[in-house]
Amino acid sequence: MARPTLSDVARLAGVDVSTASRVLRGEAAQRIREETRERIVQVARELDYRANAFARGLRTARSSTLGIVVPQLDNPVFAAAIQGAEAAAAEHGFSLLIAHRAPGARDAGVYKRLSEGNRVDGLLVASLDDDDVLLSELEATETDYVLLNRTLAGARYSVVLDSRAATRIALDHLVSLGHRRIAHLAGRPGGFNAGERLAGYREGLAAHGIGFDPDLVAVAGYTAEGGAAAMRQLIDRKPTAVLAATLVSAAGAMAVLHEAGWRIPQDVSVIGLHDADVATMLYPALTTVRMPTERMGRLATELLVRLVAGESPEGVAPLAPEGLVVRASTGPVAGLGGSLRAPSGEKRR
Amino acid sequence: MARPTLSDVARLAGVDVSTASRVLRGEAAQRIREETRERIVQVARELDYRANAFARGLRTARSSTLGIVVPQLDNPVFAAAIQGAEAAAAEHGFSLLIAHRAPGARDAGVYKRLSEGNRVDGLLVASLDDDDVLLSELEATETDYVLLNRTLAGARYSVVLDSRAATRIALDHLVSLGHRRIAHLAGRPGGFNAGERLAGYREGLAAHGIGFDPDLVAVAGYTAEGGAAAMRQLIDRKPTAVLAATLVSAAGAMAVLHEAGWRIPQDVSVIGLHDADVATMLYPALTTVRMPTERMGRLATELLVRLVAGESPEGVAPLAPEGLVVRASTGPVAGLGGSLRAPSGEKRR
DNA sequence: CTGTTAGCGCATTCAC
DNA sequence: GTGAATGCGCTAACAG
Repeated sequence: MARPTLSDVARLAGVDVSTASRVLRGEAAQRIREETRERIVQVARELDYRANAFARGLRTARSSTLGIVVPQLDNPVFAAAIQGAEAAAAEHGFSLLIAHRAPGARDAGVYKRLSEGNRVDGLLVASLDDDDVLLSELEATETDYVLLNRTLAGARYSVVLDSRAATRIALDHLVSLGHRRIAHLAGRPGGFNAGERLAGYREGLAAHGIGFDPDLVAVAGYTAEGGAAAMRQLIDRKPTAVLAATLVSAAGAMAVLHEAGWRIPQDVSVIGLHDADVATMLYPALTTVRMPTERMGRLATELLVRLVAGESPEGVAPLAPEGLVVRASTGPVAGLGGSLRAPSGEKRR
Repeated sequence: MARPTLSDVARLAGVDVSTASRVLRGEAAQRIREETRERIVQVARELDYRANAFARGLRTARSSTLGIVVPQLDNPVFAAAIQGAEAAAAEHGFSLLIAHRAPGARDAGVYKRLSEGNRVDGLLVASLDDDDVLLSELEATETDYVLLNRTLAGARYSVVLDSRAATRIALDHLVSLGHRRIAHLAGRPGGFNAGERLAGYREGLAAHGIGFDPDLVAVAGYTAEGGAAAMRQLIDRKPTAVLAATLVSAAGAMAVLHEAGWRIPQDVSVIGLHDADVATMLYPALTTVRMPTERMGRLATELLVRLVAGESPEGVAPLAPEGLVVRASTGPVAGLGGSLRAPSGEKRR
């Protein structure tokens, strides 16, 4: 049998479609006799009735669907964010339409295409594109949106991780182990997170009375090759510790250090920002600062849900790091002997 | 101004909506005067008109949307498949609705929820669930679907990788390096891919005249911890090489080998199935067999697109591996000296 | 070649 | 408390 419609339900329950609609939608002002309501609900259940999404959407101009567009699917940070977004969306009765948008793609319009024809009520957007092009594309959609993992001048809502605080935590850990020559493998120059991390690095240095040495900083971006290249550039400066912006760049750096015959953590400590399974797959297992990436996706989604409901929610502050995960890649600075206790095992997860 | 509708276009072009509809839809039999057509197209462009997806869906009972449901988002294999699916979907004018379904979740109905109310025209399903529960849920949707990365008795269409061939390639590589005591870190027992891989392992062994030793096989599943546990179990059997079902299990195994003081590849070679960035992040960089995971997503999507178009396409054969990627984790068996050439560097990518 | 007509299934006034 | 009527925007016969 074909999918039952509202009028099927109404007919079998002996009521008008409008009554059935009211009941099934759980309308606030329920001026419906209890007996009638029960009959309708009962019939609907028997028929396994579900409202036709198109008809409802056509009528209400709302889709109960959110769009999420990401620059890469294979990035663990975005993967986690998507996972959180999907879960939150489902909890609020929304579906998630996913789209991919290559960084720098001049295809003028994933955002628009998604928002056209009321396909989505709102957009979750992660992007590595420049502020101006992103903003103009977004504004052209005339749709509510929330930025994921970045800020954007001119955009009201974005949910980000507190990269600066995370960097501070990493740096404090290294300093507590006696390190003072700490190299920084930075992210994409000009990028929001990269800037925050560099700021955290400098702040932390200053707080510990360590001078900032620009020769200990190199741009690694977000690839293993980038991390390796940056490390090659810095290795002659003889750092005793390396603070990498991401797991991937940390991995690239570690490969270079291995090749150069440096032992980790005996000769050099390495710490990465963000935590993921790969941290345990590296050798030695990487000490990291865990970040609430999945929660970022959840919060952004919840914000967006309220936004499309017509509310004007408060923005959310940068999400605090969840803490340090000490593994095997960090240890006391060489030459300090037993004066500082070496970390042992994984402290938290 | 509110979003323009078809009748706006028609009015401004001085034609009837039905004519505008025909033109804008690019109807096959275009019995429209060229001049009229141009006028309509022109007006539509000026207004930046887009058909309302709901109205169209309500009328045609088709959504131009596909659903994809995966058991995990953070698995690189699924991430790549999703990426391929999204690209193929976009090329064919479809959108992708993504949903997550925890393995073993008894929530009776992601599939159904997606297919209800014509939200999706078809489903791409990746699942680790048992055949019977999966099949019954899928059949209940009365929607076309294509399985991703697994087979299912009773299901007509599925797109899978040729795990058996991949395992053969890996095994052949190890044997060519002189290895004969080759351990196998297997996947989820009973799983389709795990079975294929084990079969490939046994076939390969037989082909090379090597006896099958059950004590050289352990279940590692798909986690680093699983790989480590399996490796601990096998290390006493003194294998000269380890063939891991996935990158993650390979990583877990490598950690155990490192801890035990085994050098890779001097004392033991390690090879993993599937290829991804993490392979280069491991130490030493992992030799792998590259698989067309993204293409799997593409092909599944293309199959589904044809299916929902009412065609009865041929099924697609298991996707052949893309080849061996020799990195640093495999080398000649110990004791053979220079009699076998060690692989150097990365051979292909 | 183009216009007229008739819904698709639902939510929502407005009556009663 | 419930029913009747209307239209969201579009496509698809059917006329002409």
